[in-house]
Amino acid sequence: MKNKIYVHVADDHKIVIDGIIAVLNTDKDIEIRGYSLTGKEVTTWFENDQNQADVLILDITMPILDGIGVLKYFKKNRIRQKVIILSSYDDIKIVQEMLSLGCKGYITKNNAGEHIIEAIKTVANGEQYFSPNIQRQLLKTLAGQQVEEGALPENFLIDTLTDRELDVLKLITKQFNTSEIADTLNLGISTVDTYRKSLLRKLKVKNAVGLAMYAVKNKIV
Amino acid sequence: MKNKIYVHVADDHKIVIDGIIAVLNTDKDIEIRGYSLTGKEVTTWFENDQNQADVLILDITMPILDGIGVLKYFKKNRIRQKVIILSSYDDIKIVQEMLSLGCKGYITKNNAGEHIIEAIKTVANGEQYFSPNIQRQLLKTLAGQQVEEGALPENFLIDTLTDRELDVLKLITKQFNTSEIADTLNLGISTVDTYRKSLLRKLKVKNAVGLAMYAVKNKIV
DNA sequence: TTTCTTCTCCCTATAAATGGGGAGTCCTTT
DNA sequence: AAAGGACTCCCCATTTATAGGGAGAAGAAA
Repeated sequence: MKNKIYVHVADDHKIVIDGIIAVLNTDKDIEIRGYSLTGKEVTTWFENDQNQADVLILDITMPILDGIGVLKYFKKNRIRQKVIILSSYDDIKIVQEMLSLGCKGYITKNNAGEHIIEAIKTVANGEQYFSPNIQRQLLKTLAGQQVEEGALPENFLIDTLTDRELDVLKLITKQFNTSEIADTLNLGISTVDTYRKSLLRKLKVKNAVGLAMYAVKNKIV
Repeated sequence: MKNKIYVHVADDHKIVIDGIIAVLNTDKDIEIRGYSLTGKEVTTWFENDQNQADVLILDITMPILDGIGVLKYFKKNRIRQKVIILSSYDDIKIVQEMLSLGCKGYITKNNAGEHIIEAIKTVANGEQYFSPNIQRQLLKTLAGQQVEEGALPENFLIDTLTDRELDVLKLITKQFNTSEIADTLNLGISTVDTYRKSLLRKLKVKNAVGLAMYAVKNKIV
């Protein structure tokens, strides 16, 4: 029999945390060591109380510092604790983004109740875990590559947006036009145009509306 | 001492329901009589088991039939049970839309834990209840009208979109351009242009991106 | 009946976005 | 040293969206 698994939960909705804690309390191998309502709280917690948690359950959408920011922080500071993303979104692009940032598991809120305990035990054991529906999508995306279920590679990055492209994308969602964006970012209009074009190409959308919808779906705004 | 308040909870995320139930179980005056994961389940439940619940806690975002659909169903079938919207969104337009559809309370998921019991008791008592942050926004919007806190009027509708405008808006979010929309709806290009213009005017946005963002925020798509 | 809204279409005109290229600098990685 | 990525800007041209106005037909509401 192994030791208890210590867990930290982060979600901006306290009610969700309450739910998760209620579920996790039903398992004697798991112990909740704290929770956070913002990404900033998470990083602070892990700075001050290192090694008090083995697994972090992390929501993507949080104020101040979001899940992506937390993952980046973990990666940068080489924090070894396992992270499981708990998300409302089952967009494959998000999942891949999170994977590339080093998360070890990804479960959707739809079926968190059923799978969260299994997910925690799996990643605590050094393996990766994904909700069945996520797994299905990942496998579909990877069709052609030889991978077995449950052991997905981390080394497939999505066509990541550069910093500048992200800057432009964010301003587009604010209804800025090209010249306003150029002014705001102190760039030439041609430059902003270039970024618009590369955004359209990378995200495979038709127009600015497509960019905005992508940004919303992927919680960039 | 009054009787127990019977409550039904609807949210597409089971984990949220678990959280709400956990919170509500701490109050002896409240009893949960069931829950639903889709809007369709809600209407079915209220068809088969009338009067088994006094208050319905309703999430806006649900598959099959969303919260708006449920409210419309309630209104149409003159179902008298009180509805409290539990939402992630604090957009004032959504709140007003919900109010016009007859909901009696509106709380955000951010502070549901603190206010949900108070909200249930308030609406069960025949009054309206809003999260403090929502109340603040409503009052700001109503600035100029004479209303006291906690007793807000139901009779202020937003500048409603017509059916055709909604048709066009939905297609815009799908990245259709004007001529594609015209083809799809069997309209002339000029006509679609007219709707685009009125959408921009009514929703007070600058461009198609603004329309798309509005549609997303207000769960039109 | 008159008024109002909605739906439909038109005109003119400008502003903005999209599509296809090229190209130089800087910096990091190989 | 070479290669690649990111950042910056430019040319060309076409398509699309936005802005302002007008107007008739049908139906509902006052």
